[in-house]
Amino acid sequence: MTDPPAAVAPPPSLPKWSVELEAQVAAELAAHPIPFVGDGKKPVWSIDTPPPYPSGKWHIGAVAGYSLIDMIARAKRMERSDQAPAGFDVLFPWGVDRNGVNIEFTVEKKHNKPMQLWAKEMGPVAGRAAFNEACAKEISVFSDDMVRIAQRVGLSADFTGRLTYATDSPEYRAFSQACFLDLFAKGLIVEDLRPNSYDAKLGTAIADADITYEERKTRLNHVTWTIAETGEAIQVSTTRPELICACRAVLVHPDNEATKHLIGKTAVLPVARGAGLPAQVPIRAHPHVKADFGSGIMMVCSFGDQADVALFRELKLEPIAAIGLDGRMTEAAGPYAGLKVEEARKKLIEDLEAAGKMAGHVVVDQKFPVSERSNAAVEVILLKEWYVKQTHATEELRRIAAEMEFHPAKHRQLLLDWIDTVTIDWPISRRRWYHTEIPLWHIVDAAGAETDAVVVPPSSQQHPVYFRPWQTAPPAGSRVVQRSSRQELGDLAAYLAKHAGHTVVGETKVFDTWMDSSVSNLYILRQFRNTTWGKEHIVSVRPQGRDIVRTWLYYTALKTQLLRGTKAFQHAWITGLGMDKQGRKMSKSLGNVIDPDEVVKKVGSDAFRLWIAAESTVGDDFRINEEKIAGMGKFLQKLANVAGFVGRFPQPPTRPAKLAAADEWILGELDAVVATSAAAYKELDFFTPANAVRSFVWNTFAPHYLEMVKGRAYNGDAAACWTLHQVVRTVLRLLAPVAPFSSHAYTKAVYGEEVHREGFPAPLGLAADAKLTEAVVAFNSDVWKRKQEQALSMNSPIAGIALPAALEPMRAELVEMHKLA
RNA sequence: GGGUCCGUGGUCUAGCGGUCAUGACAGCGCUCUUACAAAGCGCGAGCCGCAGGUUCGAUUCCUGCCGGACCCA
Repeated sequence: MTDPPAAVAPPPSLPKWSVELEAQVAAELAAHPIPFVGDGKKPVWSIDTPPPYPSGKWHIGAVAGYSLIDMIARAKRMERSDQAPAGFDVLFPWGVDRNGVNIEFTVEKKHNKPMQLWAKEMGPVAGRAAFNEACAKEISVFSDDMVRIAQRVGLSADFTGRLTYATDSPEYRAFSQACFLDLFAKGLIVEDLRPNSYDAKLGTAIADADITYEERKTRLNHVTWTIAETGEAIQVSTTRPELICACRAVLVHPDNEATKHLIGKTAVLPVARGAGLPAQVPIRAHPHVKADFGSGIMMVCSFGDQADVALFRELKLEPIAAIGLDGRMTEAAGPYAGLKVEEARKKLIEDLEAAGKMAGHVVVDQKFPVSERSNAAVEVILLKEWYVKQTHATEELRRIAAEMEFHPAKHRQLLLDWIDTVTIDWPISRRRWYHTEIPLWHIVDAAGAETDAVVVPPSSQQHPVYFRPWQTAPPAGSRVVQRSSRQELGDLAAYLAKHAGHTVVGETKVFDTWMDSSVSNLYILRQFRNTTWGKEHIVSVRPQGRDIVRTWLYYTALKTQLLRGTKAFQHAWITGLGMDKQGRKMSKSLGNVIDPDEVVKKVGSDAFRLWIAAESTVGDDFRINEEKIAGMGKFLQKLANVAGFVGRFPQPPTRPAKLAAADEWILGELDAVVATSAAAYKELDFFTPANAVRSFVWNTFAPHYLEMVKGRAYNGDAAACWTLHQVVRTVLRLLAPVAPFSSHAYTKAVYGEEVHREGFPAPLGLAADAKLTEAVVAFNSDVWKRKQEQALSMNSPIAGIALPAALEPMRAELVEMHKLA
């Protein structure tokens, strides 16, 4: 740090730090954002800010997370290192994720009309357009409020410029579609009829990552079947009797003596099923069967769960679609066709009981899959969907996970664990509307049947174009491609001319929202791809919550690997979740939600930021405790008092030639704080500097040094005044990333500087003397204690205290401070 | 059932092989001492989840158990 500016008039003592004052400073800083320049003169540090999904009040834990992300931005701007001698040019975008079923639900509820009904009433195109318009309108209300809170808590992101985006904008959707088309061209997109997790309430396929598991009690039924060859009665145990109609085999364990004799025989179904389906199935041996689960005889149906899916594949069985898209039993269920799944189960149990085919049942605990978005039970059914191929990439992704630096390092395991569970391709199509459209059209033959040819529009990541195939025809220049073989079939116009009667129909499905958000890292850099630095740049840091490692982090790593062949980020910085005071998740139903607005109104955002920095461990869940947050406000008040007090002394323009022993002592301590803080900030660690600075100011500087040199300062001693200012100015800079408002206000008032445009201070080169510090603290405590014991006021003289030899050089200050006689 | 991570005073947190185990918040007592009573000074408070093991020595390493969070089956 250079010497303080000369001849700054001593400022009037600072006003008391208050939330109102902080709000003013916040507005002032928001009005003068620090821009991202992007000219390549400084190295770029880019942050892939999580685009929040606006829905009602912002979760206070998320607000805490964004505050921490802002600390990354501010610290990187101020960092001074060999790598960045003048600091980093920080690319800190602000995005909002606005696609998705969440807002669709809101609109459906508000208009009291499910999505499909819009199409029924207004026609498929007009209805869909009207619904989408309602969604866009509705979501804007929420997203504006988020910007307000974000700025109030000091986010120094770009809220208005070229780095701001919304995932439902034509620009973003076009880019997302272009990435899809790139993957399509590489043969990494497939459309196929496969077993999928299906949410009947939403009417759409969902991905593994959208599923959670819930505990419930369920009835394990022992159903009596007969052996065709011998007439023997056997018991098949199942929790899903309604799926008997979709059974293709009965399995027993090969080593189970009790059932060994059944292998190779044929089992007759206990109930009738749809026409054309055989009334009996083969009995086979398979090690998957648990001999002690129920009767040890298991039926394999399409599809009770993912294990059935694997068995169908392995045993090469032909699936039977038992459950339709409407969540009701299909014709395959014979007499039970048309019933809802639960109704069919109930009816079957009754019928089996009545027919004497229910040999008994037990109640067992079961974890069953539930759709995270709608809470509906997840069914596994056959669906024609689009997929991103991913099973071939797991090894490469593991390598990339090892390459990315994780903060904390332990959370790399979360990603590795998820990669290990990937066994099927990623289903990315959804049968919803307010999402990015899949940018393809199908060729339909003269008879109206879909052919194997798809229409691919012209677009690229460099020049993305937004397509709405449900609404518009493919543009000129579109090409026809054989879906299965990827063979080029030529220009669309020429193709249609050649195939009389063939027409084009737009794909109506849309992307899973993760398909959009998983290119955020590429999107925020897209406009810099032609610059020197932009060509090679990989996003510096992905900050995000621990809960979405398996989704956002994984999908982004996957997409970037598939599209670019590189890692997605240099650093993955993972935060925990904000829990309530008792460590429970915050939810409306528990009534333990804390409103971030209330906290900011009560204690201010600097206090909130100091608290999250100094009292939580990044990566671990943290409990939100308002008392503790308020406690941090005390330090800010302390800081105001210290800065205000020091601010009234003159600022010597240059470092005096001779410093007193006390001055050198505190400056040595300060140097240590500077060094620790700078090193920690570099590693995205805010806990260390927040605590180091706070402890230094509160426990060393203010009670000891400040008290010692008061007399000298009042007498205008240049060395004391210079040292006081050196400490305060340095401390304010070190705190700037964590407490941006107070550090700005005090720096401006006392030094006339813009702290957020300065660098971290360089050490003066004085060694810290821990022993000396200890001696000072011990001596002062001793004197204070004695005065207290002798019932003396602090400013009354005291006699008979010897000065330790180590403190001899500070005799004058200590004698005056304690009035030692 | 399996995996990952975690378990330090009432609460949060530092330490991660070796002096009486950090610091903060809360608590208690005293003090308006001329920057600060949203303050100052002082004081309590912990068998570092439990049980074994390795070691001269373990909060720190290993194993098991218990409890919590997350993931998977």
